[in-house]
Amino acid sequence: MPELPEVHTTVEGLKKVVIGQIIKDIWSDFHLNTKHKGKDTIKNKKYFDYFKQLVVGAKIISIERGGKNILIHIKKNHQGLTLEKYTIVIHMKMTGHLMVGEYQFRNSKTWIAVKEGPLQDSYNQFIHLVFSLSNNKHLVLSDMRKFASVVIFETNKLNEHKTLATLGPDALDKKLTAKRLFEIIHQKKKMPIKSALLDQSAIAGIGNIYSDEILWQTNIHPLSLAEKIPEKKFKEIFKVMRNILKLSIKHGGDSKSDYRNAFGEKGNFQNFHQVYGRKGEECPKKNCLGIIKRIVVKGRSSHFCPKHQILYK
DNA sequence: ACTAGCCCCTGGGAGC
DNA sequence: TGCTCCCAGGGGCTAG
Repeated sequence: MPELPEVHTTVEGLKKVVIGQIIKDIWSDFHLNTKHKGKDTIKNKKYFDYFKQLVVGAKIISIERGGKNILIHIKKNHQGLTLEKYTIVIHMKMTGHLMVGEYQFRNSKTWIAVKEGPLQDSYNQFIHLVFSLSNNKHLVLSDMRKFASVVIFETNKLNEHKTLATLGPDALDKKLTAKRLFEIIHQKKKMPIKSALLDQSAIAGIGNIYSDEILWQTNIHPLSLAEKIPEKKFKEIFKVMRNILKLSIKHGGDSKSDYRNAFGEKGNFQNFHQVYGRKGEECPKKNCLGIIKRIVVKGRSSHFCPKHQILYK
C-alpha cells in the first residue's frame, strides 16, 4: 500500500516525464460504477465535469508530495496571461497506482498499456482515470479497489482541503526533530503508539507497514500508550523512522502488496521487512527467538514480537 | 474538540 | 477443482 516511500517514488518518477505537459483531455469511469458519490470527488459526475473543465488545456507545472497525497500543480494561460493556478490532489489509498506511459482505449471501457512491459502487469489494469498529455503519453490512475480520491482546489486555497490542512509535520521534514516528535506523540496521551504513528494529523506519511517496522526495531509494543513512552526513547524512534523510510525510498518502495511506481515497476523494500506480514515466523532479531504475533489495533493489523517489544503502560 | 466505529471496494486466499 | 466466505486497510464521515 502506498505510504510515504511509495508516494515519494511515484512523485519522483512522474516529475521526470509529465512536467511541462499540457493536459489535452481526461477520461474516467469512476462515476459510472461506484456507490461512494460524495459531493467533492470525481466519483460524482457533476464534480467530474467541473474537474474536467478546469484541467483540460492546463499545463502541469510541478508535482509534490504532501504526506501520502500527490499534489499536481497546474495552470492555464490565456493570451500570455496566467489565468488560474489549480492543484489536483490525489490520494492512492490502498491499491492506487499513478503511472505514465502509452495507453490505448480498448473495448469501449478499459485502457491498456500499448507496449509490453511493467505497465501491462495485471495489477495495473484497473484504470479509472486517464489524463491525455501533449506528448501523446497518458497519465493514468489504476485502482483495483477504487478507494483513491481525486479532488481539485485553487492552489492558493489548498488550506480548504481538510486533510492537507490538518496534516502533521512530514516524517521526513528536515525541520522535524526527536524532541518535536516526542511532543507530538506525547499529546496523543492514551492512544496506542501504533495508532499515534498512523495518525496523519500527528506525523504525516507513515502507514501500517512502516509503523510495524519502526516499533519492531525500537523494541516497543504496539499497544504501548503514547504518553508512557519516555522522552529519551524518542531519539531512537526518530532515527529509526528516518532510516527505515530512507532505506525504502532507496529500494523504490514496498511492493509486498501491489505497489507499482510511475512506470509500473515494483519496489524491493518487501525484502527488508523484519516483522510486517511475518505472523508465526521466528523474530529475526538476533538471539531473540520470539514468535511474531499479529493483533488488531483500532482496526489495523499490527505485527510484533511479544518477546522483545516492551509494553509501556 | 475529541474519539470510536462504520463504510467504501474487489481480488485473492483460506476453507471445505 | 470449484465454490463461498471473509479479509486487506486509509481515511471520510457520523454519532456520541
